[in-house]
Amino acid sequence: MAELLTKQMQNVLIIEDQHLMRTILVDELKTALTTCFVQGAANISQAIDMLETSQFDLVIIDPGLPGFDPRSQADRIAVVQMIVERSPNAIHFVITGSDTDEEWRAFQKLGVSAYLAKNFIRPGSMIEVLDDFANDGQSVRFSDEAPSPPEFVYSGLTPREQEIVNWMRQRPAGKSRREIYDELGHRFDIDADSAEKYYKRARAKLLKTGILPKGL
Amino acid sequence: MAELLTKQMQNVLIIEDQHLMRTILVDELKTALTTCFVQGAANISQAIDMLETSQFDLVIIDPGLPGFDPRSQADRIAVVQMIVERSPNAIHFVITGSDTDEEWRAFQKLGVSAYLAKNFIRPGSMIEVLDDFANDGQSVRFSDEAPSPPEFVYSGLTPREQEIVNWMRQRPAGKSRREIYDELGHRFDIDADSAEKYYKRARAKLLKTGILPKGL
DNA sequence: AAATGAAGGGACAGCGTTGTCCCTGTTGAC
DNA sequence: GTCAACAGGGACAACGCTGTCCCTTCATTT
Repeated sequence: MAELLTKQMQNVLIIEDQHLMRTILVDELKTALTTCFVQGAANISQAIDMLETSQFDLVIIDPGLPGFDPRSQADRIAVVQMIVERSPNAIHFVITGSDTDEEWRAFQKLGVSAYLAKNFIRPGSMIEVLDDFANDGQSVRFSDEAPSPPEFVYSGLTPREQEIVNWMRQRPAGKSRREIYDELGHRFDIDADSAEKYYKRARAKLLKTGILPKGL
Repeated sequence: MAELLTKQMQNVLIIEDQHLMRTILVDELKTALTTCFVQGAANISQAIDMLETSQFDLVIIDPGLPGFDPRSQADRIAVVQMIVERSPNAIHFVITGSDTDEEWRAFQKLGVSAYLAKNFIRPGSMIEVLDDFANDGQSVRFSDEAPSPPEFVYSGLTPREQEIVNWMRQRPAGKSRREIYDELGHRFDIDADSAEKYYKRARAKLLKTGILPKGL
């Protein structure tokens, strides 16, 4: 299912006024869809411009745009409606900082297929959302307060090392490192030996600079 | 000035409940500070935990945390106050989705050194903020509606190619490509020839897949 | 005494990106 | 016609990241 989708959704538009959020959403979409072409707009006039010059398969909207009152329900709905009307052939997702049940129902009436709390989306979860949509025709993620493990980034580590360290830090008390290596090997489709190697190298780097989180 | 700062600010904590925003803030800080150790917390109890176990040089706070009402001024101030009190030796920045003048004054009284609208921060601008702080002891960036060029990302391009294409797309009408190549060469400290090469390769890739923005 | 888990390394091939240099054409302007 | 700008390439070295394999040392366990 999802594979089919990723083939269809080649042209994506993301409408979001916060630059960093837009940047990372563009990035998330880029990784969620194998080959694609993602564009971003920071305000509604830019968005409308782009909708007029290009065809999009998927449009992601944050209704809290400059020039509109983010607290006014009417304004938020107006923004979404304007976009939806100008891209009748696209699928529409809404991403919002403060989600409510009523708002989702209102957007649903406008033809919106997914309603996602910013609070919920985490790195990599756009894949699940697209999967949901492929299976059910919609995807809803309300705000989520489930604790996620604290981040931890040291500028000297390579991406792989970071990843492995982050997994190792969440090791439950009873588990041996070996078991984690095996898990990681399976998860990333590499040798458990390699996972071990990366962990050791990362650990060595952290030790040398004096920064070593308590979980070793 | 700023070089001195980057040496001092090795331990950074970012308190922000939106996972994507936190992730990219961690990343931005990592690139703004040459060698550093950035950690992220998604809620206040996690943050307080981390403040108790580690010493931080810089703490960045989004006052809109789960468990508090983001509309209540009292709640927002309480969050910041709680954090500031628990990290008396750190420098504090506040990042917010909806900024007001009064709020900045209130935070200032608590000892906060910078007040930044999410709307303003863009990729790479944490460097300027740190610079501001190094020079003036503070940095304030209210919400900004200045149009920024629309993003454009194609999954097949390498980072360098992306970068060069994005610069080229903003080429003013009168400027020749050659001039841009020279500028880019100077900016990235590479040969103008190399910049030309990257642009051409990127362009070829985009042509092959049929996606070519109008600016060529 | 032997086995196991863990820390800390070295050697090496493969791969993609980076960056430099150099080569052909085509087009439009002077 | 000549020259510059531009499109579209190829060859190549350097570098870092990835991933595999193999090594030693040391403490704990059995």
